[in-house]
Parts: sequence; C-alpha cells; structure tokens
Amino acid sequence: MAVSLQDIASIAGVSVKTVSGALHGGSARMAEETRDRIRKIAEELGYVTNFAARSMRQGWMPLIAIIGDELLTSPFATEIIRGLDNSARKADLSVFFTTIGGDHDIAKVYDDVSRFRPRAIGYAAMYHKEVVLPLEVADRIGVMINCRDAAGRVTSLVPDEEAAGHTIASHLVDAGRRSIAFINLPGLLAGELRERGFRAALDDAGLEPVAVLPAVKRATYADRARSLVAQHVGDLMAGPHRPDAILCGNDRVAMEVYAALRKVGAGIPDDVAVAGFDNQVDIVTRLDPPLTTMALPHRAMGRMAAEILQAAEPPEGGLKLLPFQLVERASV
Amino acid sequence: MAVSLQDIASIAGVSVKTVSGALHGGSARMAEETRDRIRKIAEELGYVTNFAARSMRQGWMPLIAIIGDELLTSPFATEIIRGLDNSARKADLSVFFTTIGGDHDIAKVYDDVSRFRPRAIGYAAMYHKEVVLPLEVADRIGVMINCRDAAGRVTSLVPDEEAAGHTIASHLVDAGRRSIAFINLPGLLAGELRERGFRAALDDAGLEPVAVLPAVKRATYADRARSLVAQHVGDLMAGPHRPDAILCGNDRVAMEVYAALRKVGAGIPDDVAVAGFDNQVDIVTRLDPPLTTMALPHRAMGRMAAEILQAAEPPEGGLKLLPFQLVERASV
DNA sequence: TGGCATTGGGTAAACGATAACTCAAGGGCG
DNA sequence: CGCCCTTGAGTTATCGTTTACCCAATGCCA
Repeated sequence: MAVSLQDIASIAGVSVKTVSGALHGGSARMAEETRDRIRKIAEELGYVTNFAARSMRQGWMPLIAIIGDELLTSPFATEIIRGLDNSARKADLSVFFTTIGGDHDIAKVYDDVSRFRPRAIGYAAMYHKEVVLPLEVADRIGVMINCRDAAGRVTSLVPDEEAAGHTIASHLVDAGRRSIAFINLPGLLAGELRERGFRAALDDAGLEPVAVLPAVKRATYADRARSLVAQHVGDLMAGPHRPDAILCGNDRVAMEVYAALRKVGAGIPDDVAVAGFDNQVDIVTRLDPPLTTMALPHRAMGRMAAEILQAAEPPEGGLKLLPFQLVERASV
Repeated sequence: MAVSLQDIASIAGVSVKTVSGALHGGSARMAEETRDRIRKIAEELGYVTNFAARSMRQGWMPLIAIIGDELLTSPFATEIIRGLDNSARKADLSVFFTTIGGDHDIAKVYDDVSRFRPRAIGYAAMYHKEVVLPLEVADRIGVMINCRDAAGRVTSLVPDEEAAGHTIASHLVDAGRRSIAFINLPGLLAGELRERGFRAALDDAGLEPVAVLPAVKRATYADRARSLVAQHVGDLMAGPHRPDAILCGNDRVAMEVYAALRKVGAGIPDDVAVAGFDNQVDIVTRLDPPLTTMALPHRAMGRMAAEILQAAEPPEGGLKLLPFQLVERASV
C-alpha cells in the first residue's frame, strides 16, 4: 500500500541504502545529483517514512509518552501539553498522551504505552499533589509533572507555591495594604504552601493576617462542596477588623469574593484589593476589574519536562520548583 | 534491552512462533500446558509486545490519529477525546492526538502523523465550523468531528444545532413563556443554526420573538470582544416588550444575562426564564439558579467517530447530525 | 607506475513479530 | 494393518529501515 524505500530504489535504479542515505542520512557522503534525483522521486511517489520500521533498528519510536492521572480536564493541562509539544517538536519527537482513566492502575497503563516503545515516559497530574508510584514503574518514569514523587527519586517539576504566596502577599504589602485576609482552599497541598508563603511575607513586613479562612466546607479540587466565601466576606466586612485586601486561594475563589464584595457594596480595589493564584484565563480577564494574580508556570513545566525526557542521561532525581509569575491587573 | 519473544522462546525451549501463538494468537491451537508455561515466563521477564515490530507485518499501528485544528483548548475537546478513547479502547486501539498548531498546514501535519502508520485518521475542530480540506488529504481522512466538510465527501459528525434551537425554544413555550428574546453570538455557524431552530419553534407556536440581539460587537469564538449583554438586557427589561424568557446563544452569554438581570432586579425564573446551549459544566451548575440548557453531544461524537474510524469500509460521506440533550434545571 | 586515500555506492545482516508452510506423532476408522 | 485426520509445534520468509562492511573507480603523490 504505502510507498517504501524499495519502491523508490527500483525506480531510481539505486540500492535501498542509497535512498535511505539520500532522504534521511544528512551527513552521508553522496553525489548531490543522486540525492536530488532520489528526493524528487520520493516526493512524486508521496513517500512517508515508516517510523515502525525505523524503530526496529533504533529501539524506540520518536515519541514522548505522558501518562496523566486524569484526562485533560483542566485548562492548565492544555498549557502543559503546549509546553511539552513545543519543546519536543524541536527534537522531532511527538507527544503521546494517555490517561490512567477508570482503572487507576498505573503499572498497567505504563505497560500499555510501553508497547509503543516511546523514547521516554513522564507522569503528569492535573493539580499539584504528592504521588506514590509503584516501585517497578518509578525508576522508568523520566519526570513527574505537577506532582511530587513521594519517594523523592524521580525528578519532579512543580510550581513553587510557597514563593508565589510570598510574592503576592509582598505585592499587597508594597501596595500599601496592611489588613490582609486570606481565603484559602483547605486540604490542598497548593493551598497549604501558598498560605505558608503568605504568612512568611506578612511576618517579614511585621504584619499579622487579619484572618485565614477556608473557602469551602470540604476540599475537593472540583470543589463542589458548598462555598463559604459569601458568608466569610460578609462577616469580615461587617466585623471589627475590616480587611483592605483579600488574598484568595485561587482565581475561582476570587470570583466568589468579587460577588460577595459587590453584595456588601465594597469597591475593588479602592476599599479592598483582591488577588488570586493560577491566572485562570476564563476567569481572570472576565472579572471587573481584571484580577491581579500569580500565573502558574504550566507551560514552563511542560517545556522543561520535554527537555528532561529528551536528555540522554536523566538528571539526579529531586524536586524542581518553578516560579510563578506575578500578573498585575487592576484589582490591586 | 527490552524482552523479545526470542528471549522467552529460548528459556521455554520452544520456537518463537509458539511463543507468539501462546501470547497473542487467541485461537491458535496449542496445548494449554505449553501456553500457561510460556505466559508465566513472559510475565516473569516483564515482556511487553513491541507494536512497531508487529506493525511491520500488519501494515499499521494500533492507533487512531486525530488531527485537531487547535490544541485541546475547550472543555468540549475533553468530551470528544473521552468518547473516542472509550470506544477505541474496546478495539485495543489508542488515540493519538495532534494539532496543526501554528503552521496551519494540514497536509504537512497529515504526513507527519502518517509516519506512525495509524489505522485511520480523523479531523476535529474545536467549535462547529465548515472546513475546506486540501484534496490530497480529503480522501484519506476517515471522519470529520465537530466540523463539516465543505465538499461534502468526508463523513462529518456535527451537533444538530437547529434541532436544539427548536427543542429549547419549544421547551420555553411549553413552560408557558410567551415573550421570548434571543441573545445570540453573531457570525458563528452554530449561532445561526440555533437561531433558525428558535424561530421555527416560535413560528410553530404562533409566536413572534420579542427580540433577537447580538451578544458581542464582533464575533470570535473566544469572544474577547466587548459584551453588549448588560446593555441589551437593560433595554429589554426597561422597554415596552418586556420578555418573560431569554434564550442565550450559549451558556457563557447566559452567565452575563444572569448578572444583567440581577442588576435590574429581575428574578430567575419567576420574572424571566433563562436558557442556554452547550451545558458547559464550569458555568451551568455554578449559576444560581442552575441553568437549563441544551447539552452538546460531544461525547457521542467522539464515540461515533471512533466507530467509523474502526470500520473496515468507511461509510458513504455525508453529514451526520447528532442530537443535543435537554438538561432541565431551575432557570426555567 | 604502484600505493593509497577519497568518493560513491552496493551487500547483507540485523531489529521483533507474524503467517504461510511444513512436519511428526498419534488416534480413529474401515 | 494402512490411511487419513487432528493436534502441536518448528521453519522460514517477510514487513521497511538502518548500519556495518565491502568494493570499484578515480585522483594524487612519490
């Protein structure tokens, strides 16, 4: 069916190896005339390389496989993939994305993708968490994206939540805010770390948080749990320690804070500055005024992951913290 | 490096073909004892099939490739992929997703993915549109998802927008609403078809639309253009033909309509019923009250696409309209 | 003119799995 | 007792590419 090197060879009247050299072997010594002639024939016949055949010799397909713990549900996943793809493409590698789906058996999914003989395999989580990889899999995973290896052996790329918390809190302080509250998502690793950075920054400035409150009753990433935001904001604004800034565990919480502040008639940022985390595009520019927030380094994580997966020698395992970026908008 | 059938064969003291039969040839006649013994050895050695090698004989890799016009930006893409994946998995096929990215050269991307020798290749659009495929590619694309082939030769799976418009409008009428306005997204295929169905349904009921208005000044899918919704809703509610229902071009517009109605003090659904299209999960349950809307058949499209791509003989090209589903919530 | 790089290209052996053959042993049946 | 059929398994060719090795022709220099 498909055109092979052999087909081209017989038409050109040369051997298969010559055709191979002409089309793929960049440095192979060969008469330019021959090379051009072969290229032209290949073009006319519509030849496309057969990666499967090539991989028989090479040992692997020009693929980087990513095992995701969920399907690409979040808009962040898009950014990770984009970073991966951009970087991999430069090395003529494709990114093959799989998900552990319903069965949640990493080892099985690992075997499944191995059948394609990818050059390297990475593991990606949809939100920042700790992951325990089965032993037989752990030392074959080249990199973990947006999650940290509980055992600490696999190189893990995660956002530097704590630094982000510090940066945004300092930004609020620098903007002259002195009474800062934090409405956080409880039970999430990201939230805990952000809060730690927040507290440290206030401490550095010689301030105390006005309040640190949970946004929901029970934490889930999808946070379907009933929101407490309106109630908390109402209490804060009516109480004795009225904040002049509210830092939110993420942009979604900020969205609810906006609604709650509007309800009590407080102006943003004149009465209360609001800031968030994530830079979730759907939300951030849609809010009025647009939200100042810390942008997650998802694309950078993808890019760096691809680089690590392409490397001949995997780097020493360990945690790599990638910096958020402060995005200043009108809410502060 | 990796374990091969040969490795297993030498340990088991049998030929390679016997091992192949034992592990893969389901129906091959063979002593159960031999089969079990070989399977056990394979297990111990951690054997995983080499798809590349297999594909040398079969002619294709167990892959379905999807070329997307954009990266999986929208939450809908997730649903399409999920449908594809579920269905393909049953036939032991994987789904390989690529995107035409920046260069927008379909033919080049087509060649790129062909190098993996996928079983079949589909084309998917992120939102419902018409697509012109280059001729040399068109007859090798097995199915088009969420877009229609301008030439009408490739089987195209698209949501039945017009029927959805008719259904939701009829639903509003059945709920006793008589003064219905439509705030639509201008310039989009989906919007035009939805509006057509809307008008037909009202016509069937002997009604006239109170108004049909554009949600934004200039249409783009991302609709960054400045929204007109608040202004329109304000005018409508203050004007002489006060609507008792507002149908929205999609759920996002409905979100803005909610805000606008709240601003003028109108209750949902008591004063005005609101309905949308898409069933965009982020929005629909977050609104208060939850939004009645028409759910896009994305997963069904994915599922059907996988079936078509797996079929030995592609069906006669043409447009297949997939029905939306009415999701009743408290906004009507 | 003989020796020796250099250039251009051919030969053949892999890679791993499969499938069309082949073959040997044993059992049933006339 | 001989024949054929069934069962179980081995042989070998093959898919498309790459690569290690080899060969022939040419040109250069001593």
